[in-house]
Amino acid sequence: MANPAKFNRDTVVSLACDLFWKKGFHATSTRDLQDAIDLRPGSIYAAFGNKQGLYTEALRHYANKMDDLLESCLEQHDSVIEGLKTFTKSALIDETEQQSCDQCMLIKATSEFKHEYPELKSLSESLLVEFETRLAQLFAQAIDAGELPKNGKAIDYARHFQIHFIGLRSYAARVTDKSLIDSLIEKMFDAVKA
Amino acid sequence: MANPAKFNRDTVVSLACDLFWKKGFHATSTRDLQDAIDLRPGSIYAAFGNKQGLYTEALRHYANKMDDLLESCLEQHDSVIEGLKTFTKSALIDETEQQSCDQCMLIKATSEFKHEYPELKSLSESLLVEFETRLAQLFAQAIDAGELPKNGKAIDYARHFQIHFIGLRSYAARVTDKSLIDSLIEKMFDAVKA
DNA sequence: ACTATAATTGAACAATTGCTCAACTAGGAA
DNA sequence: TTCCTAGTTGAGCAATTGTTCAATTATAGT
Repeated sequence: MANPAKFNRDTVVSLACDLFWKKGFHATSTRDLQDAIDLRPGSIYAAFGNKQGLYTEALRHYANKMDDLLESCLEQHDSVIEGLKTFTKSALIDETEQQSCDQCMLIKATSEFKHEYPELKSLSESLLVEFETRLAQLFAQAIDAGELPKNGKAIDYARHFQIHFIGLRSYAARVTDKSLIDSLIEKMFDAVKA
Repeated sequence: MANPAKFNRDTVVSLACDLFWKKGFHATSTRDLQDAIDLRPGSIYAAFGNKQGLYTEALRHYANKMDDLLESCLEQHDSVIEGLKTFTKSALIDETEQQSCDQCMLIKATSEFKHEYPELKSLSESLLVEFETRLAQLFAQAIDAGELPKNGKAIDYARHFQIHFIGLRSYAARVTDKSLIDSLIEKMFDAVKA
């Protein structure tokens, strides 16, 4: 291999992810991307094919990042529910503070590609289904461990969690007082146990 | 007034609203709009100034439409809570079926204009605040009427409703089985009363 | 019928878009 | 050292973007 690439692919994808997340696919121009990732068009198109190709990797990167955050939060607690609470606070408070990205990028993507770009539509949908599946696994675990009543269904808990999570995220985006969000998350988890 | 306008402004704004709602501001080109509302650039720019001007009216139109729906649902019931439930079902099931617009246009707008177009950002935010205020009014009414426990706060109910509403709407967008959404709305209102 | 004025038209502008490609550069293998 | 190949560069393309405007059309008031 002569003259190997000078850029780090992960770094580039991560930077592109931040920009796409913030501005959305359509509002992000290839010039914006060139500046953000410090690569000339030739390199970008050689490495990723086109704008959609880079977006695809950026979206996958986002999903992986969320998965990693979830798993690391779970490791911090013996209780699955406590792990999920830490994850929620981390995603809705810490992350929105530093990134100021209001919505989950996957939700933004499903909305943006509802009527166009079928590949991106199905990718974002399947990443969301993957996440729901993981949540259902975790709630099944919590039921087994006696953290939640035995008569509850894991998939119902998973659905309820997502609905609350997405709604809260949207609300957190337009509220400056993060202690309010914190107390709403506490309420959310009190309600889950009941 | 010589040669009065041949188009109906409300109709035009309503058609523009549907397109902007579906595709978002950035993904909607002025050519798309010209086709949808059947007007040539000159007429559009004479009537609305620019793309942003038309979008502004479209967003206001959307907020009014939602208000009208809410009020008409409230009129159908003596109970405020039952009125809100009918509104929720109407917005999340009936409307998404015919329009296939996944998200609340106001939420989409706040997300799209978080870092650009400050006028549209503050407009969408203030329309959301207006809606929250109306909800708080209604929950105060429900508390007074004895529909909800006296020790609850109207603003807390309003917040909880919005979070659940937005989360459910997002979930409804990627679920084909509308009876599941119906049962989730029923659960949502059971939880409110408790 | 005439006129003044407002609305409509569509060609065309400059800017921006996603993307290409020929020329150039750099480093591993011979 | 000399290739050969893979990576980089940036000028620039064709298409699309938001917008303008002179010419045209239509009508309410005289």
